[in-house]
Amino acid sequence: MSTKVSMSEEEIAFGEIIGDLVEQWGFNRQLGRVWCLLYLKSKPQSPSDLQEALNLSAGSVSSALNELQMWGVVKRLRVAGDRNFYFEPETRIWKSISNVLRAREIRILDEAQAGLSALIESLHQKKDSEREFQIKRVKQVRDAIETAHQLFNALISGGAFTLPKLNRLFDKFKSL
Amino acid sequence: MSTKVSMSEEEIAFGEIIGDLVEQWGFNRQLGRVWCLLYLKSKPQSPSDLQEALNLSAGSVSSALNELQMWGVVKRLRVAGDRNFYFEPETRIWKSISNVLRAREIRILDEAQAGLSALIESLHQKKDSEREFQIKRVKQVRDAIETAHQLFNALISGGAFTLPKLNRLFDKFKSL
DNA sequence: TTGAACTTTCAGTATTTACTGAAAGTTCAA
DNA sequence: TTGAACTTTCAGTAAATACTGAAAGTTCAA
Repeated sequence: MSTKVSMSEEEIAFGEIIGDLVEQWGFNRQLGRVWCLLYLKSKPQSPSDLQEALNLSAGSVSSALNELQMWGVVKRLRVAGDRNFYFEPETRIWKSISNVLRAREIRILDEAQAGLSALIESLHQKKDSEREFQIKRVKQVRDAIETAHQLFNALISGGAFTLPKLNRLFDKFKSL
Repeated sequence: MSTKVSMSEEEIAFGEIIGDLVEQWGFNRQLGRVWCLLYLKSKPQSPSDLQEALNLSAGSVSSALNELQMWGVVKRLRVAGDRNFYFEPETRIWKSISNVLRAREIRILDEAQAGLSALIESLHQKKDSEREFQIKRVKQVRDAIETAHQLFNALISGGAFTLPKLNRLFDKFKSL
């Protein structure tokens, strides 16, 4: 924590805007603020720099940095002959977003799909007229999730998919 | 609350799966469970039916139903000569999802975009070399959000967009 | 109108999530 | 190897969120 660091008006504003955004998406707000400051600085920052600038406890900074690393949106690096750790952002925005989609959305959708398939299986065992109806309904949901899954995959693989494929995907969406 | 209603194994499982899913997305878990039961029943259900089946308080059911109506994924209806209210789901899954995207994602992205544009404006006023750098970075984020915004709009409008448009969108994503 | 049967509201409580700061752990120069 | 300067961990606390249930509000048949 070298010297007194204070954030500019714009650095604060950026953190608030992105903090709001990520909070709505179910992430902790401080994750957004920490990422923002790293992203606006041309030099890597140490945890104590961040702690001071953002007015957070050491613990909060540490856990925010941990989680950001987990999502693959910041990297830790060392400078020879310097006791501190430093952090820098992944500056390719699309790379950052696809890292998060890959780590988070795909897992969420995978789990739901697996659960729904097992459920459909179970309904098939004990077929009666009410369950016949329920099978149709659950299948609709599974189809929607599968389609979303494919869209995410298309986004993530970023390029390795064709227009007809995409078109079919959107048609499917519309039909659900 | 007519008679004793209890949920089948599968009805419970469906609620848990979708409850998990929506929770990850920042919604209340009970929202998912309530929607699930409505969706699996061939007849509309009253709040007291739901309260009993899902083992929730009257208050929780009422507020879940309020929120589900707000997102446009369930509808309240009345039956002539019946004191109860009844709720039925929007069964077109894609309609439900696009309702939520429209109500939620678009608003979130709009707000962020407006904030970032104002911020860029403000950085332009006080141009110096550090701010020059920051303008570039903030613009990258604004572009990413704008692209996401267009993708959501394309999804929501469901059909009123062309392949070349989509293609450009994906190219943009990849370039960020 | 009235009252029985439901639904909604909301103040209080419980649960979950986020945050702090001191102690333990690292790291580098000397 | 030691100690100064940092980072991480984690137990305790604060804050936010979800839930309950009783009171107030609706609704319909009689």
